[in-house]
Amino acid sequence: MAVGIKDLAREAGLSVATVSKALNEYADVSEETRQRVREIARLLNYQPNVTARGLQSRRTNMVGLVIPTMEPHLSDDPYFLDLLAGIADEAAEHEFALLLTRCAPGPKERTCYQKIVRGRRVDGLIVVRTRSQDQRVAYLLEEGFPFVTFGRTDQGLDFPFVDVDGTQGVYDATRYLIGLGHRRIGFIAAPEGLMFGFHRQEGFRKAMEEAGLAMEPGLLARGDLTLQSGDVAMGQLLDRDPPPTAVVACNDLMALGAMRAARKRGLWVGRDLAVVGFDDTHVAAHSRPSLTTVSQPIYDIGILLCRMLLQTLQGKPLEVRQILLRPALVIRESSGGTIS
Amino acid sequence: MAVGIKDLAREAGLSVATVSKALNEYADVSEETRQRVREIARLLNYQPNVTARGLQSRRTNMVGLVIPTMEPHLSDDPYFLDLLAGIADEAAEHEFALLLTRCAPGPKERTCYQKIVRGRRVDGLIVVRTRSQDQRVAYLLEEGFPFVTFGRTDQGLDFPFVDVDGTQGVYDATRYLIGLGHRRIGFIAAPEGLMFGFHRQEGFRKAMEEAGLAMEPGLLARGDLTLQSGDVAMGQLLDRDPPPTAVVACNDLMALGAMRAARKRGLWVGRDLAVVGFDDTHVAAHSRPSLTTVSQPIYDIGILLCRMLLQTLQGKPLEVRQILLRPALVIRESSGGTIS
DNA sequence: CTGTTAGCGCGTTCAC
DNA sequence: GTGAACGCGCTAACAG
Repeated sequence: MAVGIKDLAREAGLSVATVSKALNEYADVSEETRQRVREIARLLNYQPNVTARGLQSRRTNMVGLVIPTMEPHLSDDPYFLDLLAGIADEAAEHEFALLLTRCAPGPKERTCYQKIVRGRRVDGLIVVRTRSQDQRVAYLLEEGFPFVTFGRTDQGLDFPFVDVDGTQGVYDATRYLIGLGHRRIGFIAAPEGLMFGFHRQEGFRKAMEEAGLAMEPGLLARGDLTLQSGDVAMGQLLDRDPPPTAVVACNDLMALGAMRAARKRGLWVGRDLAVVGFDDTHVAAHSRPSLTTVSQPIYDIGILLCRMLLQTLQGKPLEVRQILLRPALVIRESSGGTIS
Repeated sequence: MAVGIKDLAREAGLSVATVSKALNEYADVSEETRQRVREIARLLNYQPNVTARGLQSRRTNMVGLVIPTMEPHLSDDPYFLDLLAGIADEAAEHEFALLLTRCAPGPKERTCYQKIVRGRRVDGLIVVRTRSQDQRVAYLLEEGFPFVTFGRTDQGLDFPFVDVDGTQGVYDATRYLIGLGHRRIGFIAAPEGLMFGFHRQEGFRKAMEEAGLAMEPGLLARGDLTLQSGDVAMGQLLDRDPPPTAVVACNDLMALGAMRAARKRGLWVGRDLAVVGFDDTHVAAHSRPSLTTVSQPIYDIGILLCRMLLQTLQGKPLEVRQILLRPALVIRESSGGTIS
């Protein structure tokens, strides 16, 4: 069933080499031969064996992505899907495919990357959700393996990345809340070690500090990015006396959880409590009340990441190796209006 | 930098063949040699080149999935992400990776599959969102290429699949609405040609028929699975005189759109209008009002699909080739209570 | 212009 | 118990 290049050769009465050249646009093949070979290839529905071609060319025409989440269900992070879509689309545009794996952060992670890198499973990697002292980045750099990341790190290393300025995003959001009259503002942080969580928290700190507002430890809670954890964290914040009148969550999901916690206590989000999230996932727009959040163009970031990686793989140096995008505050109902 | 098997051979003072055997658990290698080779491999961080190995073994250790959506942004279908997670997890469990591509249904689709199949890019494929007279299934069968599908087709062909009984699901949902006292029930259908849409609509027809309720053409609208289309479709239904008191949407997203349309007209969903969706995506649980919907275990389906495919690839025949799962009605707020 | 030869990196017969 | 030789399907160098 499988038709190889030697089938074409036999059919055309030519050598395998000539067929290969004819197919690959070599100059030293008569136009007539080329046409004939092409026709036969078309008829026999020939498709070159990518593995064999890969062995020869030392390229797989694949980019890899390892999803670094702990829990199996990913749907809690609708975030990833758009990123995948962007990457896959851009890859397809260049006749590349996307190799997807999942591996929780931890000791097994290194092995996972080693298999991919040393085994040459893909030509390049996209690393997402960078962490403090990210070993993945260090490893890839050490191996000299092509990669780009979504997110910066704190290792003082130089590598290509795309990131969203979370500090600026949360800063804008917090300033907005302050502008509405809020003084006691809570913050629901991400798990420690995640760079994006750190940056976002920095934005909060900065905005509060500038406004001369103390950042009470009691108004800082930490979640694990899930809705449930946002609920729990908000419960803790509301236990304070006095409780905050507004809260900024590190992502939309925790913001939704915070809204749920508030509701359970009889608070009306958007009036008694202002809530702001981050990501602008579609749940944000369609929740009730709709969620004020900081928006980042995930799909386009996927496109961008993939494009940067592919360009690197082609040997073309990147004109811009490091891109920091400014996110936009999207004001909806959950943040309410001016408070007295 | 890249260490190959011949590096190990040189280091160990052995031939490449012996090293290969030592590494692959062959019997005819002295235990001592085996240990020594292993140690060296560990030290040098040896990982076999998967491409070379693939050429030899004719296996890629990859399963493929082509996402068949029209629009680039996938996040509207949170559905896919859990499926991907399930597949990727199960694949990883067996040292397989997932090759992800995207290709809109249409003429280019065949080429896309041909490249994968004839080019032997993966060992097997998972086909999702089956369609009426699905050419993908026909093609794969014709090629004798291993695959499993998520969804049945209407071609009378025999192949392994997992599906959710959408007919039963919508039937249950509709019966529930009828039980609440609803008589004028609208239905927001999926685009034609999608098998799951057809099955779900059948469930609606059946329930209505059994209850002796006419299925007015005017109470049937069609969307394209997006929230916006649900909004529009609901608008059409509400223009009828008299309008429906309840509506079943083919998926959660359109159900949310329907809720939005109702709200725009001053209707209180859960009181003035009952809305039921399908999928039980996380947005369903967290919308307001929360959405009554039909739940299917997407992540587990991903696991199941992948497991079936891998077993087939191992040459083991499947004990159960065709699985039909019964979904569960999850009652929340949007369907309201008994109406007078 | 075309064909012959030689690998790509690994696994797998066979002799030894 | 070990190694030489061959082949997987294709491309690249060099002859002819």
